[in-house]
Amino acid sequence: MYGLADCNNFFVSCERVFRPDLEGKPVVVLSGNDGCVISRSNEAKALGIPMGAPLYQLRELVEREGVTCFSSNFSLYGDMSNRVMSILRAHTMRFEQYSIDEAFIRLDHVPNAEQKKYCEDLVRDIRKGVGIPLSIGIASSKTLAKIASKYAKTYKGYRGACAIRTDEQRRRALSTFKIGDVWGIGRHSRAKLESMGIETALDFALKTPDFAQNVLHKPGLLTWQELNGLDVVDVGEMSGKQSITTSRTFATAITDLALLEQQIADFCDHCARQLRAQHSLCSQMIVYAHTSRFRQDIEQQYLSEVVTLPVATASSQELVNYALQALRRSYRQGILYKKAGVILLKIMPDNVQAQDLFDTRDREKDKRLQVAMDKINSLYGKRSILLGPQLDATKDEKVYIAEHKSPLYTTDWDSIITVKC
DNA sequence: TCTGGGGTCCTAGGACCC
DNA sequence: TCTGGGGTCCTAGGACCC
Repeated sequence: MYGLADCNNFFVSCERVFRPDLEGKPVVVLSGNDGCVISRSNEAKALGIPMGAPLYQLRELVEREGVTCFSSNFSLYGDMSNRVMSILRAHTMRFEQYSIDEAFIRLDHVPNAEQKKYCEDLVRDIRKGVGIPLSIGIASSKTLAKIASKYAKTYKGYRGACAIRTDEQRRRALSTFKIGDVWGIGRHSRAKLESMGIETALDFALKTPDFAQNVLHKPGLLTWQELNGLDVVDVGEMSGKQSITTSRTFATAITDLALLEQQIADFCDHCARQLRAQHSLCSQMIVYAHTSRFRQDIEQQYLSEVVTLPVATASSQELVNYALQALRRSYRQGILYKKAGVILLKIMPDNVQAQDLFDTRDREKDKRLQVAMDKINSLYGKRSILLGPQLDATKDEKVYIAEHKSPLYTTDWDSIITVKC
């Protein structure tokens, strides 16, 4: 049996741990530049605030109802996530983290009859110890466990844990569960299935496997099997990433090449740091920048350069060099670049690097420099030492907006002292 | 005027091979 | 006018997830 542990309204819950005065009140967390709503408290949901809604369309409602808004604070959420995950990990033989706020835990070491109680206790302990509310769904497949966790969230009587164990329970749970809310059924599949008269998860589960395969192909068949209790979906062991991205939308569009270069250099270095942290190298990179897709009144450009590296690397210096060359090839004056990013691809472990006969770079020297820079940054703070192109090109320009950011309560020493006081 | 960021997997179709 | 058949590999784009 699986348990799917899912934190409730995770980002909002993280903020509330340090603002208990906001318990029971409408709270939302916003995306970059305070653009969209990406997490809502139950009270905010009850006001009809939809997921992903742009803030400027909600101004009046936010004002009238006194909704508290937070800019996103991913250092805080990441740290809170680690605390929750380490407790979950300690309570299972097999642990698979699925996202920042979700993990599957195997419950085979707990007798069937005690699993629900075991999860209730886990929910209570995490709430007490870390401050984050969560729900656990228990079932024989991951998709059913997901559904059970939704019921655990909805009905207080479950005390945070809901189990789908018997066939009777399974049918009952599926019969009132909308097909579009099933894990793996997105917008397109939902429309397709609904047009065929399939409204609930049970409607779909009662079809033949051939039907599932023909209409929704391989992923659809897997979902069908999971709804019928078979354990077939693998979420992977989160070993190392196959791609690493850093991208940002700018508060105001950028036209200046020097400023765009500085941003791309920063994105590139950010990606490369993650690459080194997972002990990998990459041999391909994509650099892109484009205009706002919401504006029909200006000339659109979608700049995208694929760079294939002669020798796989994780050096910030080398990657930034290639990225800036690529950017300069496609950059056009007068274009309003609203978003840009860097993607690292073709990622491999750093212990299997192939030698290139014609490589002229002194890679030992590169590596010593990189190690020294990483050490300085880990000792004195993340941005203590940077590459030239990362330095502020135009100091006055405000590239990002975050008007409602909470302090780094758990990861910044000054904040930690303040909180303790 | 203002509209997020970071991932994975699958499939169709093109290039290339014999 | 008529123009094979069967593979593999790679890539772009779609769909989905949080």
